[in-house]
Amino acid sequence: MNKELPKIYDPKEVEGRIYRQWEENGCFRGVRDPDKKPFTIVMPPPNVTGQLHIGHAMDDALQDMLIRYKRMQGYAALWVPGTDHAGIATQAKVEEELRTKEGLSRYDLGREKFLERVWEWKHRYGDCILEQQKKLGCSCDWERARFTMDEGLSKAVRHVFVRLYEKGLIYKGSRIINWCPHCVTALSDVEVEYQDKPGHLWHIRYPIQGEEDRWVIVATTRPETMLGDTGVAVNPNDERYADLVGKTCVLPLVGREMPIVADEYVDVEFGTGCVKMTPAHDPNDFEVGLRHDLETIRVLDDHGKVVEGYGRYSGMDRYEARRAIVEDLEAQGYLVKVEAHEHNVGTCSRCHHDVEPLISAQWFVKMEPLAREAIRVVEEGETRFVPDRFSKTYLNWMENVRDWCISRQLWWGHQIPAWTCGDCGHMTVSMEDPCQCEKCGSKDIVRDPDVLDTWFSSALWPFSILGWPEKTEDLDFFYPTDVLVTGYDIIFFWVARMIFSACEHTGKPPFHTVLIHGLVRDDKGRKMSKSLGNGIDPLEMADRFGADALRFNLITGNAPGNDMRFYVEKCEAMRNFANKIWNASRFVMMNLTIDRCVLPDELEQEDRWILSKLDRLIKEVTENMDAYELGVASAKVYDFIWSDYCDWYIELTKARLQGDDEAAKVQAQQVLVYVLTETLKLLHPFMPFITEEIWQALPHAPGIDGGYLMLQSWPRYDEALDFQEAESAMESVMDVVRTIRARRAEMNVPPSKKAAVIIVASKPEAFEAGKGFLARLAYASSVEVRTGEPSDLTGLVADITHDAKVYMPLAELVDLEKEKARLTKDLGKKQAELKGLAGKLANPGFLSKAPEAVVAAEKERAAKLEALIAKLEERLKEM
RNA sequence: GGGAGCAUAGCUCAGCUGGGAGAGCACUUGCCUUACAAGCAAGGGGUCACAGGUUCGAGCCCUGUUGUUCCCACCA
Repeated sequence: MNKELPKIYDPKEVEGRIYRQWEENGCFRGVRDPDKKPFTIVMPPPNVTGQLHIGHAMDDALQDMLIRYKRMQGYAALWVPGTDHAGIATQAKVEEELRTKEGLSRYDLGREKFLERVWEWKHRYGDCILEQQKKLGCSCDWERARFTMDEGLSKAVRHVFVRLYEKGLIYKGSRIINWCPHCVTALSDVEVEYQDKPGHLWHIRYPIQGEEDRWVIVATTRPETMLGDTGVAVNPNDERYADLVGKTCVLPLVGREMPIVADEYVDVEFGTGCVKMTPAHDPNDFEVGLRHDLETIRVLDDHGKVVEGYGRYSGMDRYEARRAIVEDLEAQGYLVKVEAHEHNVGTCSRCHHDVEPLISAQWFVKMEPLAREAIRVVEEGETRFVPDRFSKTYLNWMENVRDWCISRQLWWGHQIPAWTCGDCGHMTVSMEDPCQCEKCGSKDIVRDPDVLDTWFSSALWPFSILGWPEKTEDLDFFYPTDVLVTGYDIIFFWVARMIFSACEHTGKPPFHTVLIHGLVRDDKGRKMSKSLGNGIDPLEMADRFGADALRFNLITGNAPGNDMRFYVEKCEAMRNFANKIWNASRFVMMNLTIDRCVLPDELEQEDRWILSKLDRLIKEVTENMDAYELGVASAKVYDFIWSDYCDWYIELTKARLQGDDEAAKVQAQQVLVYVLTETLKLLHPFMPFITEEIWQALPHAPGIDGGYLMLQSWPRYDEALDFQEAESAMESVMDVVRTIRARRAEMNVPPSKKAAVIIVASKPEAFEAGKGFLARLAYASSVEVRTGEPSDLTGLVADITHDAKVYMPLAELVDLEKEKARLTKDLGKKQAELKGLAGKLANPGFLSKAPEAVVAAEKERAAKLEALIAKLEERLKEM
């Protein structure tokens, strides 16, 4: 039975092999087992063309930990993976490749050919990220993997579109939208990132029609938009301009006559109090324009260039036009002054070029009716954010949500199922591709070329991947899902939209919990980005330190929802932890003669101690896992393994294992294996590979032959293994051991120099029980436990613990002065501590109001301190 | 302008419902003690940002201040 394992754990050798075992044996499969409760997670679908980055790795690690935990707890666990077609991102990548390799644009190929290229790309790279996730140990049901443009999901998208259109919740209209001239498409509000940028405020003179030497001065940050000005607005209460309202001014350079209107929108304090109105290129101006019936004149085309009809400006891009217009204004005396002015500029979240607000015919989802239910389910706790503060973020957004612009002028994506009739102009929207206008029957119908926002399909993800709108068994069993794990950066993009979509289409919120995590940053706290080149490749980390170490690193030691910094050194530390477990297991196996994992009938004090510790660990870790405190849970398992099990318990068993008593050997082995086995289960969700590898090599409980750790039952708290008395007894003994070690270290006594130890204690039982291992742990040549002081103290040095006094014959090594100083310092500390405590215990308020258990504990502490102080004083006096 | 987070050991961060300040890394000292030097043992290091308040008791709850980060918002 003895097995020899290599001294150093080699994750590379283990991980691939273990993963294959799991996969080949169907361990990941989500099975609709009617005897089990379902537990479902849907994976946030990464971009098909994407590479797994460290943020994904954290997201995936969290999900895998939850799903593994629930699977072990006996749930019918299902984790559905998949990928997102990521409209703009993917299209841009393929266009880029086309341009650099063949010098072609998508227009050169045409829509159909271009889409073929994108599909080719998808097939080439689409599974890459899934393979990378496997390297991390993700226990997804790969057979259920979906893609947002799969047939079934496309059907769901179309179904939703048609349904919302029929309910009047999707409409097409001309509105001011955010337009990216670089991507040449409309964007939704959330795809615009605002940045403060230094700019200028140009003050421009607009002459008043029919009055010599009279003008208004408007201030603008974007002079090029003046070409589209159709009015000037002032505040109705602004006396400076009261007489101008209703008059007309003339637009310089263009000569357009425009009304001067009064509108509350204008801030009297800002600038000159006069605002030029460009309804076609500014959302506020658009609103004002609607109120005063101003013309909307678009002056920038889809590429951000000035349209025809504006002389030398036509064809210039917006920045060029700005320069030219400012030049001309100045030359013609219209420019009054220029001030430096920092302002907030919207940029495209994809390409970071400045977004151009412009009026355009687009498709929108009417949000207000949908938001109502989405607000209710969160307010009433049907869907809960963890940490809770994110529900505020969500609600705040949802309560102020504006209609969602869903059309994109791209080719890659779900094309909008709307056909316009060339004869009667009617719009036909339907599930099946129509061959004629549903109103007039004309065959002259043209499909809307636009596609839907990528997030339109991701919004349906939790139910579309389970087969919706078909009534599938999966949907029936696994939906609604349970937990959604994602970063706070896509609460608006995705989480919010999933919630209202699910409420609307399935009548239920898509999940009861949203577990939000933060961003992984670099070691200087910066966001990782391609341009900075500070990205950490999770696969390289997994390769160097093992996937287990990487996973552990990503979730330990940071609070939910907080950003974390990634330190390679921490990965190393976690790798060391894996190695520690490996070696502890190696030790256990080297000493193994048993072939079953069962607890012995008789337990020693140290056995009861470790079992009791384990018992509490099980209880606490389970509670932490249920509260989604994975970082706390993992840290507790780490501490238990390293400190309790390795540093103490293994050392404690050596006396038995290396002694001559066969029964004692077996007894120690049994407890070692039992505790290790249970601990491996607790650790498994965090470090699946190494725990599986070790577990398979260990003897198992009766009735378990073969199988996989990942399918074993999660440990349960067992009252029968809760040994409080053993814990405090061992604490006394450990206290003595620590004291002896400290004393020896201080006097530079090498471990090879053993000393006869005498322990004086009023309650000697714990020490008697520990005699077997005390010698080894405290470098003692012999251990004598007694209740009274030894008669001859010559040559002995004494040390004091709470429950004992320890003598060792090392007096010749003692520096009496140093010793006195140390004891005095120690005494001072203890006295101060006792003083504080005594004050507390003398406080009637404390005694009457604090819980009994707390008072009792404090009293006991005080008693112990008193005893310790007495012993210290006595010892000082002796010297 | 609104909202949120953070401020704890040299560094990075934990600290669950208020009850004796923790981890990792770094540092000092001694150990190759037959599981592990990717290790063991011992040790140094903190007025828990500041000021009030609630409480028998505050790192934790409340108010304010300072610093810092982020999100949202149509001031030209």
